Amino acid sequence: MHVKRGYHHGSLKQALVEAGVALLAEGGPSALTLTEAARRAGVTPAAPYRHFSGRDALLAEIARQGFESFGARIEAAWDEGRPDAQSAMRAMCAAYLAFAREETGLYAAMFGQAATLADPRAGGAADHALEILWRAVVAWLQAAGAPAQGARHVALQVWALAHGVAMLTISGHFDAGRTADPAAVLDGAVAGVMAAAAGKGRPVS
Amino acid sequence: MHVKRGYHHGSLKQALVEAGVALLAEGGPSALTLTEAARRAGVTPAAPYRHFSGRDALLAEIARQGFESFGARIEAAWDEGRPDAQSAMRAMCAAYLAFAREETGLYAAMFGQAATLADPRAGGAADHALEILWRAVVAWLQAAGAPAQGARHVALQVWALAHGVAMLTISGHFDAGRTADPAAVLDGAVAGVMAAAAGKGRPVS
DNA sequence: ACCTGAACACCGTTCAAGT
DNA sequence: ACCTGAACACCGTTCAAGT
Repeated sequence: MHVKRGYHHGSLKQALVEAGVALLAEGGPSALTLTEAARRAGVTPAAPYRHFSGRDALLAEIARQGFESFGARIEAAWDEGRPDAQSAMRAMCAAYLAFAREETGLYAAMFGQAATLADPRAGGAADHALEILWRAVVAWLQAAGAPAQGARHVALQVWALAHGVAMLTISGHFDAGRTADPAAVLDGAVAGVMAAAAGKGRPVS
Repeated sequence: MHVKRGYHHGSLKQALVEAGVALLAEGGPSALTLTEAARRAGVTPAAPYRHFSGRDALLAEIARQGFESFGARIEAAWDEGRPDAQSAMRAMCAAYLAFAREETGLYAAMFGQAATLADPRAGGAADHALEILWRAVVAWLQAAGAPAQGARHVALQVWALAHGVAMLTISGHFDAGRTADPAAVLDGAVAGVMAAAAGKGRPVS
């Protein structure tokens, strides 16, 4: 195994990304330090600059890969609308929150301001994740016999909802005395938004 | 005016807070540095430690004051439900987004993880802001002739929605190609959530 | 081509010392 | 009681130099 995988034998870039993800998981965004990532990869603090233009570039690459695995996860949860659009939507929302809670630091880094600005490719990966959400909304509306017109707008509403719940949970604003179950808040609100979009009455009971 | 107001004549604590707010406005959370705040207040880097236990404590005090002015602003926009609950709710949502967009750095600091953990008083100020939202939801439901039961849950939904739209706008995820009007997304979603909570049909057209 | 060594500016924090 | 001066560890970044 020491053929071409020694930390600084051709894979330093990815080694830095993985070290960075671990740092985010351990101590949040402020713990992501270029120097410490280099230390964990077994190189000096100057070495990363051969692969990244700076700290923000590393963060952007981490965000890009984060959006990829995030997109894959919610896509799997949606499972092409099986067994039915409403259950699949609930499963996707649950997967969304689960990702944010399991990979707190990574999620925060993905949605921090710096990431998408530093590298357009990170924005592209985010676009792809949003598109999965959009397809789910379209399928939901079709299953409800409603016109899929305006689905993009509804997808943004669902996204804002999921992101808001995720961020308030992460930042601790949902725990401090307010003892609300984040998943229940999200479920209820998504049901309301979707019902309104479908032009139906009360949310699915 | 040089009686007791010289920067380091009894008001250093508030001077540091104000310098910090300015730094947040100019360069975001990462620009909020204890050293630079001290420099602007005309004291050495060690001076702040007589008033704050560290950087996070300054951030928490800034967040606390931020939640106070934030709460005052959305309360004024709600204006006790005048001229009617629906318009007042829309005005409150608009004020919410306006605050987040005008005081981007401050808003991000208020909802960052560190702030509320470092000082429970910041959490208390956040509670007060949420309570205004809650009262608005209750009034909205009453005006719609619906039972106000479960209003707390609905208030959390509206909060998550507003926060999600605000954060996605701030982080640039709503601009990158997605050209969505944040206010329109929020308005539509809130209308949907409220209509569902009131047990009504389509959202207010 | 990729990495080291040394250096600089900057920040958070501590502590002894001043007034 | 409140602040300065000096110090330490740490980080981002640059650059000349090694292999």
